Amino acid sequence: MPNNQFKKGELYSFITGKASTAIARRLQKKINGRGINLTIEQWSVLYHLWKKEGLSQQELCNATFRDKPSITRLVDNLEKLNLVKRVASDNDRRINLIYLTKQGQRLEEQTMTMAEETLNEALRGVPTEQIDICKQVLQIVYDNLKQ
Amino acid sequence: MPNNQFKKGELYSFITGKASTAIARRLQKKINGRGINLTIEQWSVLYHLWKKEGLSQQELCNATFRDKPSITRLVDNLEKLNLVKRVASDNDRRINLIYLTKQGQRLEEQTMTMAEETLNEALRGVPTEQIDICKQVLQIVYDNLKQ
DNA sequence: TTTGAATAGTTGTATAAACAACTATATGCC
DNA sequence: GGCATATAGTTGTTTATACAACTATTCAAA
Repeated sequence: MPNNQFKKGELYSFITGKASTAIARRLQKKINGRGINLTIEQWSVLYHLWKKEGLSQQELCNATFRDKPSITRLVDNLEKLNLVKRVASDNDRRINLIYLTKQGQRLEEQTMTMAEETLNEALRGVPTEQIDICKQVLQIVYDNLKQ
Repeated sequence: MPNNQFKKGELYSFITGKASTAIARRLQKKINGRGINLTIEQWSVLYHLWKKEGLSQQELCNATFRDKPSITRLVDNLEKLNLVKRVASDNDRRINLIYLTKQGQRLEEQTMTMAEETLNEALRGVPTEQIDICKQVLQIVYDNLKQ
């Protein structure tokens, strides 16, 4: 049992994340289709800011599972698009707190609807209890490997 | 039931594929740790060639769920590393068939072991029947969205 | 047989990720 | 206070992805 949980033929999809790639592409197409100029990666940063504004870049790194240079550049591009702005922290001048602009706030409703739509399309025909198990497994995988 | 299968708080991970990102990073670190100069993306192309050599670039696109420019450049880089070579098809001169070099063949055993190791680490503590359900769900998601 | 459409692959450009090396600020210990 | 160390963020470089536009070859229908 120990190390043949995976038959080789099934190994590829798990490692390369074909399912999540397909989900991300579908959402990206919906976003583009509405004429919104935003990448999925930028969306994933906004997603956390919609939940809680004023996160530091380091907090965005943790939330989005990216390294610091990636967040620096995503915030750069979000600033160019006028969707967020960096505000230097009063307490600690090393820290940038990231706030949404009006325009950034406005994207929430529209794109969250598209995201939910996308997931419903993705999970068409999958019983709820299997979705729950799948989510649990993916969470364990993440917890087993993150750090 | 229709469109509240997902609570918003759980939506993010599914779309961004944090689990598969974590798996890919872990495998990449194993590969680097052995001093092998190979990206996961390059590995994912070799993976299909190990199963069946002489695939065309288009077949590699379908197998790896990438577009043609991506495969062109991955094959470029694999050729630079002397792991594969393009061979023009006799039947159809538009087609490049991709063959492994000796060096490319040699990577199979080493890296497939690392890939299986990685998945076993990822799935530590997950019962086999839940893994099966998870794989099924991800396959359905892919089938629902691919094309 | 020619010509228009389809297919295979390449190139240009923008965005993103990973890693290393860097600057600036804060913290803690002497 | 002063200096070593840690933390927050930036910059440079390489590789990869997506999309559009392109070339070359094949196929099919007039």
